[in-house]
Amino acid sequence: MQRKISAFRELTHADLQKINDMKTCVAFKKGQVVLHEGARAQGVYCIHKGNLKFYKMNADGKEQILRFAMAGDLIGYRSLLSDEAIRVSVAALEDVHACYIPKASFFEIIHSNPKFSLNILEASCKELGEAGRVIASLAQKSVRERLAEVLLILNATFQQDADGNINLQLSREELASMIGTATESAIRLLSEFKEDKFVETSGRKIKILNNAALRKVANLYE
Amino acid sequence: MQRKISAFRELTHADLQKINDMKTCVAFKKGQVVLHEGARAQGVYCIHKGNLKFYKMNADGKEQILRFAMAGDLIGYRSLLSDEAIRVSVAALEDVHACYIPKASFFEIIHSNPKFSLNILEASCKELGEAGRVIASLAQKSVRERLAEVLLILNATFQQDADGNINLQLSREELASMIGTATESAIRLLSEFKEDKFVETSGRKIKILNNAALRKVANLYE
DNA sequence: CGATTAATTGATACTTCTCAAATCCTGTGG
DNA sequence: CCACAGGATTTGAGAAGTATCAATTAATCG
Repeated sequence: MQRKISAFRELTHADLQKINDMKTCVAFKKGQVVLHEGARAQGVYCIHKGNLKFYKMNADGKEQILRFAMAGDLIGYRSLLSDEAIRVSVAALEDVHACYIPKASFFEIIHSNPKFSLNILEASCKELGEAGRVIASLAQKSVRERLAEVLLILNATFQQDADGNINLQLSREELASMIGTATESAIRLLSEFKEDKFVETSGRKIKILNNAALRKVANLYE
Repeated sequence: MQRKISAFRELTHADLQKINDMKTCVAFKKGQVVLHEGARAQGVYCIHKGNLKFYKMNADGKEQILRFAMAGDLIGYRSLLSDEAIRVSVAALEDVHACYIPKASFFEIIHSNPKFSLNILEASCKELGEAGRVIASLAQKSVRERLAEVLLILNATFQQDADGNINLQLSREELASMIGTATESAIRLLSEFKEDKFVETSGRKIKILNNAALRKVANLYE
């Protein structure tokens, strides 16, 4: 589940050098919005350090988290390549280091380097597969099942810190938003999981204690 | 909303000829499954005629429709390009004519023809954007809002027949599955829309009578 | 340390699901 | 062509799952 693919892998040294010349280093503070829904992407960011969230805002100002980006991921390419406005905002969950490649340079690389576009194609196909899972989960599973599933996925995606906690800290509100439920409901179910000794929490740190039990709750047998 | 992009557009005559030599014509009967979740794709299908549904089956055998494919669409490429098993089954909603391009030939085209892979990349980015909309809708909207939204989207995507009905006929169960609700709930809400004169139905034919009202119900102001 | 925000718990209301029953529709065989 | 079986659709009633609102407690930040 951990992402290890960079769109830049397997490129020649010369190509990498060319890309290097086009890019600019940028940093984002925790909470800063990198891409705004509705705007036009002007380029892409390649993440070096720090996690980000993709989210949509609904009419009531409620946020819906769709997925995350982490080191090695490329963001903003969807809007450029589909030639549509940005449909999903992206914000830094922690301080982020990234490099910026402007639109023109990005298309130059894309056109001159088939391998690069194939790498992006592969990444977007994986994201598409993952989106399918999320859709089926939201449509068919109960909030309880979804919470268990999301905890397992976060645990697998972001790995664990030294103490075994999921290596990504979200507010209860953000956690609820991933699952598509009210904050209070997410909290209540998380409390149940704690009572059942499936998980353990300390502030925003969450530690999975019983993976198998959660898989069962989530109806995941893959 | 109507799809007009073929992955094969803008290819040279020579390229098209080459692809032509690699492909085989195939037909699927209504209801036939074209791609099976869990299997490995052996090639891609380019749809000439007929609509298909992408769906997932949950543990209880309940089907979740994710999206549709229609004439001009390419299916099966996600599994090949991400090198993963098929994650979403595809079945014909009506008799389908398609051409089949085996895996090896597909990769040959992809590698020798950057334009082709860019076209696919563009298509997959659009699908990804659409998947985001579906996720936010399922997570944040009520069943009533989702039904209105789905009716509008089907109407825009599949256009109307001579009588103004949505040019795609689904069972109530399939409609409910798109929305992620129980069949009875979908029927009840559809009946409400009929009472309110927002829609009119005749068997599986559905006709939108008041687009604006449905947009309002769906909270769509884009 | 206050002040503000986040997290938690309780009570209640609302939405949606499930089960049951009735009606409608469709294709098939007589 | 008609009757009929089996499935799809529709409606009702009650149960279950979630959301909302309110009140407390905990955590965080200047």
